[in-house]
Amino acid sequence: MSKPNIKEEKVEELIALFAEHYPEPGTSLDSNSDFELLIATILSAQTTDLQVNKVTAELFKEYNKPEDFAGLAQKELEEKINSIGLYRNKAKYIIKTSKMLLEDYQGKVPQERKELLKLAGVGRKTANVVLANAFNKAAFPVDTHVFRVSSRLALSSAKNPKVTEKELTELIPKKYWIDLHHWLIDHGRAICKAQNPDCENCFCSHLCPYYKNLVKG
DNA sequence: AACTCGGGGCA
DNA sequence: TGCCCAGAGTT
Repeated sequence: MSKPNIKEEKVEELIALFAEHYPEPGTSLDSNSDFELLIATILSAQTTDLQVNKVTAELFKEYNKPEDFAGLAQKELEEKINSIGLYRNKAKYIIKTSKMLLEDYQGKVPQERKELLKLAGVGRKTANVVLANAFNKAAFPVDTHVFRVSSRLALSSAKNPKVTEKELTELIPKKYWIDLHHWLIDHGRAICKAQNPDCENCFCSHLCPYYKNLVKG
């Protein structure tokens, strides 16, 4: 098992820097129930939370329980969510997951990772968003941005996102999970980009092993 | 491991 | 106007 190679006292320093540089909380998924959060998170794949919030809010004016979605024709649901990407797949996932909830989980969202992962359209990231945000469980959501940025900052030295997930869950104080998740995403898009990262304008480059290595050449 | 879905963001 | 993607399923 690989261990994070940042000292724990450095974590607080790093988080303080993020909090200072991103005074507004990161864009986050809105929801009024664990079921709504599950649906919003399924919708959020490869899509910004801002777009998803708009569609989800509109959707849940009309429907709000698994029963409401399980009976929908796929085409009908597609028309309501077609302003976001991958909407045909997502409509299919939402209807299937709603049916599964009714048939196998008494209409409730399961609180175990193993069960969540059985649902249609629910992978590692989506399961962790629901576990952490709706059920207060130990699960740090790791998407591509979180994985890249936390790797560069040496919050995790793992080569596999599954391991990064475990390491961040242990390393990051829980009260920062939600904010840090979105800070890392925002940072990954604006500054710490996959290609041509803008290290010159990065507020935490002085703490960044990736940058140090870059300067050394 | 590579491919597919897709509208929006951004150069 | 073209390139890339705030994932997950399928082959």
